[in-house]
Amino acid sequence: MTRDVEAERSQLKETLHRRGMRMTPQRQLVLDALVELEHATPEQVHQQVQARTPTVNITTIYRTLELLEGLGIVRHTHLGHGAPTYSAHEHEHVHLVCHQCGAVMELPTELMGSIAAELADRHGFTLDVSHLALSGICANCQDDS
Amino acid sequence: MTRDVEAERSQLKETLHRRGMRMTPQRQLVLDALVELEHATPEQVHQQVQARTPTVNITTIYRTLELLEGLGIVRHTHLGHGAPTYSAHEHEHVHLVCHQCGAVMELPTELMGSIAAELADRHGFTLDVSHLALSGICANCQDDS
DNA sequence: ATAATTGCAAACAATTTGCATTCAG
DNA sequence: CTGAATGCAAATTGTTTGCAATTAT
Repeated sequence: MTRDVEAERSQLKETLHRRGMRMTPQRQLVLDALVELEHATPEQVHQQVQARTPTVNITTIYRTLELLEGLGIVRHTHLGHGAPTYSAHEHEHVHLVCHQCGAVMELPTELMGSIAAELADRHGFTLDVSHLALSGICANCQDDS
Repeated sequence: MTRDVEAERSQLKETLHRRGMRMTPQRQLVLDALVELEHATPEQVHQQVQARTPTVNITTIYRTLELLEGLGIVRHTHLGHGAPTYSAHEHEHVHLVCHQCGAVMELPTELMGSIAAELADRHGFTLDVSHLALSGICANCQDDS
């Protein structure tokens, strides 16, 4: 996994360089935080980053996430309520959120394959399976009621 | 459709009464606004309501929407960005949002039938098809690129 | 130098809360 | 009169912006 981080980092550095941008400690910290946390809101990324370098401002987190997203290195998903969660681009999945308990589940994107195809065929709509979650009631909460 | 409004209104009045709550002008206005607008953010409901009665405060809109939702009369959907949209409970549909242009499309809920079944079978998860939208790129924006 | 990046404070938007006032049963 | 409902102002949360100070090339 240290390998992944390295790879991400050098890829990012090159991409930035090509655009006359710089690879800064803050950007590395944000990227590292995302890889470690897998998913996180900007707030959570901020905390994780601050654990290492307490001076980093949350504004920088927002700006960096936006930048990384523009470069296609991270993506964000709206889980329904509150803040969106960011994650490193590679593990794309469908999110299920329980609106009772708030649990978030991840499923392979193939789940949506047939629907994606149908939407493309019939409506010319290209589905982005990971940008918005599906919601409902999870197995646990089902029992409780 | 005037009939619908009447029906909604008296059903609501009774439901409220059963719980020791009152049917107020503000609640009627919010409900009417929702029926007229079909979907609307709290802000939009507020404007619609204020067109008739300018004194109604947006706090009341929020409280009323929450109340009506608790009573199962309205529901809200997260379209991804910004504010959720509320709608009268009856017309349930799947929403598709284009993240390029922001267009919102509605499709019948049957679209998700097979997935809902699969999630229920395999994961015990009861999908609420209308609470979160699907997102992607619409046919129009496809061409533009 | 000079252009990119950051931090900080302030602005903003959406929503919630506390509380005093109003209103219907 | 008593509890429910509203309005208003202030607090919260999530996010963005302007600008001056900092830093890498």
